Amino acid sequence: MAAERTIGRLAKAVGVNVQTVRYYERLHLLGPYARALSGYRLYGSEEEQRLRFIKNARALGFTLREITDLLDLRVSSRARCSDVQQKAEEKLQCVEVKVQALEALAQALESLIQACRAGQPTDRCPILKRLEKKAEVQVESRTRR
Amino acid sequence: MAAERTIGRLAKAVGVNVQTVRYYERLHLLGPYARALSGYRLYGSEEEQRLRFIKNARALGFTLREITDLLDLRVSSRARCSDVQQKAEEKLQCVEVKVQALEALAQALESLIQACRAGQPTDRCPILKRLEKKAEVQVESRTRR
DNA sequence: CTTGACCCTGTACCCTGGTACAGGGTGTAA
DNA sequence: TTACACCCTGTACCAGGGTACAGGGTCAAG
Repeated sequence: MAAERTIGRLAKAVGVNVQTVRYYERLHLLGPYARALSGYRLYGSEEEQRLRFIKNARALGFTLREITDLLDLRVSSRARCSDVQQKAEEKLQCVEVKVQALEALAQALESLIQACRAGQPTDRCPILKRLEKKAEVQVESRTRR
Repeated sequence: MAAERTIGRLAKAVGVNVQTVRYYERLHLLGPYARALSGYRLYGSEEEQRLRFIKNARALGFTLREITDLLDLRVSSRARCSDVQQKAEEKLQCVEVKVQALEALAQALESLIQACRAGQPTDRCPILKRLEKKAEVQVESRTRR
């Protein structure tokens, strides 16, 4: 199992920089499966999955801190189930708000494309017209400092 | 129309920092409606909308550069319709990929919550189990440097 | 007419998320 | 046995997106 590969191969497979993988390791986000005698980091398919997830989640506007939280979500003997459930529900809500916002944006873009096809010039920015909702895209309570 | 207000009120209404609003102005993302004789910036409801959009789009992982592009998308006398259409379609595709990724994440969270309710401990991180897809969340062709 | 809250410009600083060396070891194919 | 691609640690640097003064004007209430 867990086809071993070095950091370079992993990075290439997922499409990130080698340095970035090491950076994630410093942040305890993604460690190697094991080390070779030479000291080379070794990664398996699970690590690849994880790295891919991190990459995608980043593109969705999650911070590395949030990604850590997401990846740590699991019901273990140590974690109280109700805690996990609550966290998961919070995250879920946040994700749903994001989906809605993106869907509104998608609709706006679609209607713009429609207008294009019909050859109707749109004067004011049509993106805004459809996105007037005040609903805020929540990104984790800003608990900095 | 366009209830005038100063930068402080605008910032508070939308929930961003005053400095941030001025920062956006430097980047030509959001200018004041007008200036008072005193030099105070004045904003109307359109600016508020725009600021709100910027804030939400940021939380969705769009860069300020991308947000500028989105806000500039409109069919004007100057912009060739086909160009706008193409850009809009590109953005739309990008948005749809994001939506899909978020929905996969939402599902993962839901099944985690289910497992919680059922009192079944999930050993390995269940988020990953559902997010094995290799599909990449595209964020604008990385044309840096 | 003063005091407190707010605004102005300008410049400096900060955090997050990377990237890039420098200096040195590893591994493998010719 | 060497040459080349790759790996290691450590440290420094960078861009994006803000945030925080400093030094000074504005305005409205008391």
